[in-house]
Amino acid sequence: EFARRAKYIIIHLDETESLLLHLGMSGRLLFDGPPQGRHEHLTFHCEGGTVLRFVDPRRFGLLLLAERSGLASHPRLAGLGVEPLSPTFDGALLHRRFAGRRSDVKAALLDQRLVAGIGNIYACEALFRAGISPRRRAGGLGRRRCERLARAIVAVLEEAIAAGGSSLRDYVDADGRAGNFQNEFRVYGREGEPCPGCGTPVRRIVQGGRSTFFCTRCQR
DNA sequence: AACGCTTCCTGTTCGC
DNA sequence: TGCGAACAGGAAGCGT
Repeated sequence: EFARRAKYIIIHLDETESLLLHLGMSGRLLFDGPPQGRHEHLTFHCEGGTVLRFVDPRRFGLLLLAERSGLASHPRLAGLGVEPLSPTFDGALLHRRFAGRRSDVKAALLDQRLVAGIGNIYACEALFRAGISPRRRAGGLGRRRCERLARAIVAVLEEAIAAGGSSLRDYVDADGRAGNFQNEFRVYGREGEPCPGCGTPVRRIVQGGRSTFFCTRCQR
């Protein structure tokens, strides 16, 4: 029995215990298939013969055994922000969560305590679609911009999920299949290429140690 | 509080 | 070809 919160995969083992799993940057969870070599850190042999392999070359991932009853208050899960695909997420909520934040809106989108589950790719893509500069202060965004951003976040996530996710290198689903959304990136990873909106070369900057890709003309 | 920088680790790509 | 540098889907932990 599987669940998810933010970027954590939750596997309910029985009535009392659950696994908390995070793939980090390079993690994979693979059902069956051949052994994966030295980066296969944990292998589950399930009832019925199914094998589940946790593979993570960079070891930024996480796998914890947790009490099911205490999951909501687990240190890793408590404090996570709203799920962007939940019905309660909208521009007004984003506006409230951003209020008073002095950091760049790009950094705020990556802050899992504000909105949960947005990573570097989808932060860049959502800001592009919303026409908002990643360098804008989060707390300075007005309601209208927050509404546009909220809609862009939902659209990007839904499209990415429908496309099976984004595979830069490592990511594959549990059946070993790569995603396709990387073919739909409008700015991420496209430094120097023409913006799909206006042709201006896409710029890359670094914010909080992470690459940000954006169009200086379309995103204000 | 909230912020920004550093760190964890391995693999791949890029420029000389 | 070899070799170091830069870079990569994340987020905790640390100072300030």
